[in-house]
Parts: sequence; C-alpha cells; structure tokens
Amino acid sequence: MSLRHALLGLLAHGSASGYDLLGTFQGSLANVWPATQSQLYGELNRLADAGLISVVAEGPRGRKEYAITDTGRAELQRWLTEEEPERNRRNDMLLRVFLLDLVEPAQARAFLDREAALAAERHESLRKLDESIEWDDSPLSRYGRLTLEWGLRATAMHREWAEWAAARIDAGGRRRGG
Amino acid sequence: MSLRHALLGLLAHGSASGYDLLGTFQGSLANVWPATQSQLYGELNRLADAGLISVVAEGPRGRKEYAITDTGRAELQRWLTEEEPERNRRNDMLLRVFLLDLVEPAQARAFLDREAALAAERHESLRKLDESIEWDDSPLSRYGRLTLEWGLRATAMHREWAEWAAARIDAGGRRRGG
DNA sequence: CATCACATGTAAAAGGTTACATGATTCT
DNA sequence: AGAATCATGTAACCTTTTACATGTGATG
Repeated sequence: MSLRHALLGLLAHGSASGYDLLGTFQGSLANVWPATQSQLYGELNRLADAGLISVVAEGPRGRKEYAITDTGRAELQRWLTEEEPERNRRNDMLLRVFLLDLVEPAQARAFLDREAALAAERHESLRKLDESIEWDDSPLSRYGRLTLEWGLRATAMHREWAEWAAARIDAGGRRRGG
Repeated sequence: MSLRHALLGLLAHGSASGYDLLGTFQGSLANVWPATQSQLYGELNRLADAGLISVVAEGPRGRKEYAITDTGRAELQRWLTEEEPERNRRNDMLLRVFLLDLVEPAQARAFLDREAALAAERHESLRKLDESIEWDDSPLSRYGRLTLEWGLRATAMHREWAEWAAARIDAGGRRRGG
C-alpha cells in the first residue's frame, strides 16, 4: 500500500490538493510511483477518514487542501524506517526473454535490438531531464538526484545487457562465455 | 495478463500439470514472474475454457495434465512478437529514496548501506545459482542464461549505485557531482 | 498407521486500470 | 461564447494475495 505513503510523503513537504498531488505523480514521481486520478482521490479520502491527513482549506471549484497530521507523520516515519521495501520481482520483459526460444532467432535478435534502442532512448531522456533541472542543496533536490541517477544507471545497464545478449544470439549455440 | 502467457510458454515446451507448473514458478521463474498456487489453478481453468490449452491426461489424485493447443500456440506467438512488454515503473525502494530527506541523515545512510548489502547478497546468490546450473546448448538453457545475466548485472548496478549514494549523503549538501 | 508429498479447488479482500460523470473558473 | 484547465467523484472489471478447504497415494 505504498500509494498511501507516497501521498503522506508529499504532504509532509507541504499541504496540497488532490489536483496538485496528481501533477506530482505525473511529473517527478512518474518513473517511481505512478498513480491514476481515480486511485488518488479515493486514497485521499481514506487517509482523511483514518486521520492521517486533514482538510485545512477549501478553495474554488470544490478544491480541498490537505495537510499531514501528527498521526500521519508518525506513520510515515514508521514506514520509512521500519518497513522493508517491497521488492518487485515481476518483469514482463525478462519473461519474454526466458521464452524467446519459441520464436525464430532473427525475431529474438530483433526483440533484443529493440530493448537496447529503447533503453538508450530512456537513458537519453533522463539525461536531458537531469540537465534541465536546476539541482540545488534543498533536501528534495538532493534525494531526487539520487533516484534519477539510479534511472541513468539502470537504463545504461539494460542497454549494455541487451547488446551483449543480441551478440550472443548471433553466436548461436556454438559458443559459451560472455 | 502475463501469467496467462507464462503458462502458455511453459506448456509450449511440453505438457504438464498445475502442480508441475507451480514448481517452475517457484523455481526458475521465481525471479521473473512469481505466481501463487491459487492464481495458477484458476488461470489454467480459464485457459482451458478459452481453448488455449486442453487436458490431455488425468492421473492419480485428480492430476490433470495440460497441453497447449494450436490456438494457444498462435496466441503465444502473437504475444511474443506483437505485444509490447509492460514496463514496470513502480519501485518502492526508489520511492523511499525520494522521501529520504524526511529522516535523519544517519538513517538515510543506514538505508542505503542496507540496500548495498542486500544487492551484494542477491548478486552472490545468483552467482552461485549460475555456477550450479549445468548450462548446455538447449534453447531454454541458452535464453535462461540471458535472464540470469540480467539479474547479475542488475544487482551489481544496484550495489554500486547504493554505495555511491551513501557516499554522497556523507558528503552532505556541500558538494556536487558524482 | 502416520506423515509427507502430491494435487486441486474456493472465497474474501486489497490494489490498480479504465471509463464514465459532473461541474466551476479562467482565458481568449 | 467557447475552450481549456481546474477539480472531484463513482462504478465496473481485472489481477494478486492470503487464507481456507479437501482429498489421494506413497513411504517408512
């Protein structure tokens, strides 16, 4: 149930409306914890019912501004320091690689080429994002940079792996080693 | 709905019972596409109803042996060659890093140290697995090795990143660059 | 005869996606 | 006046997790 903690975490940095938060989920959190509008408004109401956040102001067009409560802050701390992160093991792309012997080698090769190209694209787009952000010494900036660096390294790794794997397919069953 | 295609993929390599398949999901697929018993038996029945697989033998203790049908094989091909892999963007660990400014630097540092240590452990366990398997020139062996290599590279990358990030926290807000 | 491994099933709850639905305010 | 943006909510459906539930066959 990490959406709950993502919301608490954002509200711990300052109060905001559901609409504001949605923007963050579609922006800086898009590559970390995306959430839909539908999911977000529902969870905000549940959080308010549970007393972890509260409406601190109402604005035009039914806007509700939420702030984190002391209870919410305590729960957030507990989650950050005591709860083990869930490791996400499902990987559609790897499942396909595992089954890639079911298609022609040329198609397998094409699949890996595409993976390499897409990883290169994602890497480049993260690199540009990195350049475009004016990183300062603020806490969010400091830790945000760490997550972006993870993305840069993950995409680089993925690309290198896909290129290596594609070359191995070309080598056929004749060769071993990497 | 990749569980469906994982099952089709396994059955394309030879017929098996739900119980057999469960073993594979808890074994070689554990790091790629884990599935629970409950989910698996339900999906097998749905696949049979849809005509993508069929019961080819019944054994003791109610054992049902399934084989993939031509329709199933066609669907599997379509999925492998035409459908874009779903990219899994949710990452609980990165979400925490993003919010790590909410805890003391020492706790943030401890979090990253633990990530580095866990990644090292997972890497080592994959390395041992790699050594223990007698890779041959069979197709499953060849492509299975590619997925394992991905795991080796991912865990290595994750460890290096966590060590780099931990060092940056020690450097505090005073420094830039990596 | 007891235990372990084999073997399958159902039900409830939680979390996520997609689509539907509505309305107010601001900008051009 | 019309369009874009702001702003929230609901409903149906799907997937996954956890727990419950049952029974057979082989082995010591």
